[in-house]
Amino acid sequence: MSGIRILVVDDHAIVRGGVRALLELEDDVEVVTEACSSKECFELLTKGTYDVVLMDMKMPGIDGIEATRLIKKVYPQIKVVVLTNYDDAEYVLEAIKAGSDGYVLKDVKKGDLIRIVRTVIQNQSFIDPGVTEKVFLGLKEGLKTSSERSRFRSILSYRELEILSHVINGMANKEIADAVCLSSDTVKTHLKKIYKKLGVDSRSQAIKIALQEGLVHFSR
Amino acid sequence: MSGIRILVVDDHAIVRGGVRALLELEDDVEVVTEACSSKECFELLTKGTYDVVLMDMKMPGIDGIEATRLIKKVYPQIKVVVLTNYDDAEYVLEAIKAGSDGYVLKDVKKGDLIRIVRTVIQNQSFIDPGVTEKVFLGLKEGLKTSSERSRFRSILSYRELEILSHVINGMANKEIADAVCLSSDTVKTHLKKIYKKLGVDSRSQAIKIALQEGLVHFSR
DNA sequence: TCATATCTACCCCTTCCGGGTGGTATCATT
DNA sequence: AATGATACCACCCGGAAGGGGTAGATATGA
Repeated sequence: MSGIRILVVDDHAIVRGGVRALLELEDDVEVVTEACSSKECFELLTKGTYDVVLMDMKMPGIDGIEATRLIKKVYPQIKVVVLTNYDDAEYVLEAIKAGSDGYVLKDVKKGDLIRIVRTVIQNQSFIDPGVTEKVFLGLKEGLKTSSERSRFRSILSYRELEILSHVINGMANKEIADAVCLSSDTVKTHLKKIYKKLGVDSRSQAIKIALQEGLVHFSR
Repeated sequence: MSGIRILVVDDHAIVRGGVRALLELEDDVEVVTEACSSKECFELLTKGTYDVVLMDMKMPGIDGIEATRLIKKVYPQIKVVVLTNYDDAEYVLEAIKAGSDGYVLKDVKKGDLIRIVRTVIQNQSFIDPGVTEKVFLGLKEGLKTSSERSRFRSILSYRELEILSHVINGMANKEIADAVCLSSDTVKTHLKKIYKKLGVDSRSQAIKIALQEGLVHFSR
């Protein structure tokens, strides 16, 4: 049987390098590939096959939650482990609802990460012990708020999120068209769909919703 | 000699009520007026005279920092005490740079608040002991970041900030015009000036800068 | 007093945006 | 075979947005 194929998605090269270093030494790991954005992550997923995706949560453009949801939708067999700095219960809940198979803090101890990877491959889910209690607290109190807040999660397609992320960064339709290699008419078509889904009728209103709901984030 | 005239600015009625309750009992306090926004604060300042403004920091629309700056510009004699939940050093520094005369946490003990008010009236500044050490830490490390971040603070006028705050909330020029009782031509004139000052050439880019720099905030 | 800043309002003109409609292609599911 | 979702492209049209300039009113400070 072949080894584990892992894709590491994080906008910080240092993190990617650290994860790679931790994992590549293991005998049962066949390959560790790096992606610096959700966009690159999807490009790589279409090209190769992977068993596990280690996904950063906070990223410019399309964040890890939305990316996780899209991965589990398109490739349900791929295990997604969310990797984050924040032990905030609300994010854990979001990650779980997005379909992630694991959730670990970035200060994970050397050696633990590969064990977690092996765990999720066995179709078991894993949540970092450091955050489990917060999860239960959150489940008790905050489920309402978190389901209200994520009103608009999971309804935009990848293309739509991609375009929306350019919109919030101040790009005009023509610029977006060039950036994603489309005609500006197509960008407009996508935007109309986005506005409908978000229940707005202007760019600035869409920006407000997108940022408030955390659908996309500023690139620096 | 007449008593101290105080204006409390906070978007939460509970906070305003609490502050009022703390202060109105004092013999040397003549009047405590409440404002629920920076806008209302300025309206009241043009109508009456006040000695001290207790200013919340985090408010929708124009926040306490920008409001403080404008108050000290227009009415330098008025003492401004920034009232906040956050003991974050960067905010303290921003508040000081904006010209505030005091900075206290909202969990201020009963009786301390009036003492602080009396202190700043004596032309002495006051920073909450609970945050002073963070201030010094911040002064050592973070001065660069805070001066970089506030690149755009202090260059927009009150009217411009007011219009910008409507823009980020998704309003069209005509809607803004109606909201602030101007012609939409005048709104456009202000917007041109805003774009120039922020170094952008579109609404969405202005929104990005405004939010990243914290010039204005979403109203819920 | 002169300069500066702000606020207001209008002009012209061009581009961009958003709504509507309609079309093709792919893919997975039914 | 058919349906629905997604992605893509193109056209029209009207209105919004943005750039340029001008200009009067006020207030403030050098």
